Amino acid sequence: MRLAELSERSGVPLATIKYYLREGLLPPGERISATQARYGEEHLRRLGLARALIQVGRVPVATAREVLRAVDDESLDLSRRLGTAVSSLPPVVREEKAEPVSTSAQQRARELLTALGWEDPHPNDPSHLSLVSAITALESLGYPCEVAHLLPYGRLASELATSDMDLMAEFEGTTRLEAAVALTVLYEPVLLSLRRLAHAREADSRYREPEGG
Amino acid sequence: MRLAELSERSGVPLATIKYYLREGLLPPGERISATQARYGEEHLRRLGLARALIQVGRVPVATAREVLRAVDDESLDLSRRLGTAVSSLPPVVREEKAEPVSTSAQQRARELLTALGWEDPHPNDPSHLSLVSAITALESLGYPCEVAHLLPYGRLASELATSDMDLMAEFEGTTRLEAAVALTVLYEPVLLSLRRLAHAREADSRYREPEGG
DNA sequence: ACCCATTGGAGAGCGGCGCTATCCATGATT
DNA sequence: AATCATGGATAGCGCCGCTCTCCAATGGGT
Repeated sequence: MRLAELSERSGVPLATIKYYLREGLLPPGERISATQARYGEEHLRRLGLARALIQVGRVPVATAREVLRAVDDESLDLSRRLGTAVSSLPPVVREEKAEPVSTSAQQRARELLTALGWEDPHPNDPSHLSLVSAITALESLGYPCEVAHLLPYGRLASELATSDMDLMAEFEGTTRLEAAVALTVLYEPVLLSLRRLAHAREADSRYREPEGG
Repeated sequence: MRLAELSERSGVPLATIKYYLREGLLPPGERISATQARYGEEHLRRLGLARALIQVGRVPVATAREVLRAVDDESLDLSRRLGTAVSSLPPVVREEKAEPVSTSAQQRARELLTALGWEDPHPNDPSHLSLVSAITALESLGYPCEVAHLLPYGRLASELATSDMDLMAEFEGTTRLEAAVALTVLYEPVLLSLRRLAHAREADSRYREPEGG
């Protein structure tokens, strides 16, 4: 299929697809002649994934390129590509924007991971740093973030990870990598939305005023 | 305290504080003379909260204004202010950027909420719409999002909400509203970071290569 | 074979956002 | 009185995600 058809079938504006091609989010089409190129079904799949990462997952375009590049990196075995791809995802909290982390937050994070039985924390893992940054922010505002309150979050995260990995295991080869990226990123809004809905429910049941609400 | 001191104690650049004042994120200082104003401790608290929302929680400045305005809205009782404040938070998925929601995703979301026992879903609730948008994206990519897999997410969200509300209940008056906003927003990165760490752990234990890793 | 609309490609431009730098009149400080 | 900092307003910057414009090559209809 040609660019115009790829655009129609995906719903992504043609100029945007050109931009994604330029940025390396999509592999170039198969050159048919000096001025034409053909695109296949897997371009369509890739485009959908890229679009979802960017628009739903809020992944920056440059980051999406790195993630997708890792998925395709034939020089690595599957498990390494998986690690590279997900660690290329943008950090939950961008380091350069948050305040420098506090040592007490670092220690608290370490205690939490220990209590969860998650030994061997890589202290430079972007997710670990994001965790510490978030705890730093909570502490600096004077809000509680004792290990006791964080523990449920960790245990639940652990359950979800197991469930997610079971889901991923149903895919094979490169599609498993794509699934890992997609499920990691796209279940985040699911989780946050559900948490907010649950908050609203809980607040409503606790503090609802008697008058018609 | 004057602007310069507020800047020093908060670590926020002076020009940025001016900008926040202009945008209405902070109430104006108490005017001492035609060219001077004083700021109190609660300005410092507010500034910290605003900064954390913006930098850690990625809340847009204009949205943070609405949220903080709701916290201060003396014309409403506390429970109403709470509802207004959290519903002013930016949606997890921005409507205008994602594809229009699919009806099957809508139905799936409804089934999920029913299965969770969360009756009376407000179908125009921003969090509900975000949930449906995320499910739409997963479906359109061909990834599974059966109620069976979503259910654990919902149940865990419910547990977290209870735990969060217990924490909030320790605060009184306006500080409870601030706590609600702060805990809603700032525990999101905590949760996402822990999930990603758990993913990495789980993937590692399942797919680790024997050679030194 | 001829002609013209279409294609893929490249660069510049745009609009939104979160600041940041500049300027200015006033009044505090010494 | 002289100087300098302050608060306030305006304009500009840098990044990002597109979007617009242009262009040579070409394939398709006749």
